[in-house]
Amino acid sequence: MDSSNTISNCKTCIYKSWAFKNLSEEELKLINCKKTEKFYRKGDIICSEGDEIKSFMYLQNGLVKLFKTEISKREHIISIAKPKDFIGLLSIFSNTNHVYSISAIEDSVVCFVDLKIIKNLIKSNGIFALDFFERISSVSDSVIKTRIDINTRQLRGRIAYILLLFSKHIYDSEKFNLPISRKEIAELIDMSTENVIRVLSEFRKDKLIQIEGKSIEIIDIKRLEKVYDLG
Amino acid sequence: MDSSNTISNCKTCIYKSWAFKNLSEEELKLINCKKTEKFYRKGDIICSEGDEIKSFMYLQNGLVKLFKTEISKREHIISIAKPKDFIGLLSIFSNTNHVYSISAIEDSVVCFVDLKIIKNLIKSNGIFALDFFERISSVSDSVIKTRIDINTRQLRGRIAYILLLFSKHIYDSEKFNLPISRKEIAELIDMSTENVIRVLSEFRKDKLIQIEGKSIEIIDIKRLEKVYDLG
DNA sequence: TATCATTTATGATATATATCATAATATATA
DNA sequence: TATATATTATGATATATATCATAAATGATA
Repeated sequence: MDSSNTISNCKTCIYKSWAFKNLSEEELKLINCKKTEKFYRKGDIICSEGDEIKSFMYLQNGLVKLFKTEISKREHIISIAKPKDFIGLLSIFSNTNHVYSISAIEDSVVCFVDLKIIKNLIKSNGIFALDFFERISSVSDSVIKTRIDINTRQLRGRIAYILLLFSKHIYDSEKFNLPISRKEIAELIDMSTENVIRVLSEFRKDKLIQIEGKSIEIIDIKRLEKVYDLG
Repeated sequence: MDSSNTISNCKTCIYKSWAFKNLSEEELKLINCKKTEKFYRKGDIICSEGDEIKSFMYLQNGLVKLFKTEISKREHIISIAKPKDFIGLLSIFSNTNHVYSISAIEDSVVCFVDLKIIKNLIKSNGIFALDFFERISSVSDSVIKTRIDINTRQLRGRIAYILLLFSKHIYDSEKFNLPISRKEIAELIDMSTENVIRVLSEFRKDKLIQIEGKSIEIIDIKRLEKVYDLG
């Protein structure tokens, strides 16, 4: 946790979610006054299981993971949030404390808006309420969909899934640097670290991808998609 | 799909969710005019994947399952909804069509409220918007929590989980009739039907439960909870 | 730079789980 | 009621996956 200063203006913020599109200038000003932007270095903890929920958190830049620490000390990653995603699921409406922890997997900027203000806006601006829930619902639904996609597949299908996720939904490129370790991939898709490494090697030998450390290039996306489809 | 008639009044409805507590008499009347109650027999389909989303669905009575049919024709159960639950996840705010199918696993009464009315109420009544999202968020969060609970456990832990779920959260009794077949349990907790049967037999031999067809009695809940905890 | 810890890598083995086979019940249907 | 069909049940076997062992490569730290 490094700096902590208000650098941008909500009204003109280029990272602004379309969920805020129907807010008036005054309403945006209200958010702007009470928001905090924080920069986190890769690895920094943003919030921990059990912490009181005070803010609505919005990822401006970077990449963060939502995770839970099991009794066995093993971590389990629930989801990865990308820029413009709300982070922390819907718990903010049904819980007083965080159920999961959040940390940065890349240098990130998180925007914290006092939860009371968001709740007041929901009360006073019905159009915003709908826009906001449309957006937050789709994030939550996609977490559920992802969990099912992963559980109903076996190892090769899961690795294909995660590679396609990074390529299509996060980096929008067939060449990218894996932001997480093989161990974290394992924690995200419920398999052992060794098998993550093994399957990645298989994909390399099968000429589906090229690997060099964290650098991945998908060289046969059609076949990789087939691996994903077949499970 | 059998009868379809308006039998109760929202204002006095004993099945009313507390999410509706802050609605005025007029608002409840509005819902009452536009709602439909439908009775479904065990096994009946309530809605199918791909159907247009027109209503907000609320389970008055009975038990329903939310499921997806895989390409392999195998079904995968996402969640089971109990009375007073909203059914259909949050998709209603972020999708135009149902992503999953819903069917009755016990004789059920579902209350359909025109989605436009709910959306209008969210726009016009901020207190309702918050109550409503608080409730719907907790349903959605618990689906995510359940999926994680299941995936991070192995077979015995999963069966323990499902038995405790029925006992504690659905029937509130240590003796109950399983509303679903062993095959459906398998589809709910991602394991093979044979192994569901096998583990249930093991639990019987280990004197954790008594089984007679669909009738289950938990006779050593402490040890069953331990099996769940150990995964 | 040297030392230590972590990550990546691969093979061998153990374990968990699915699949196949078969049979007894139970349930639905003509 | 008789017949077909689905469900429950168990054992044997195959398969997927985790675990263990070891080593090289990489990164962190004193």
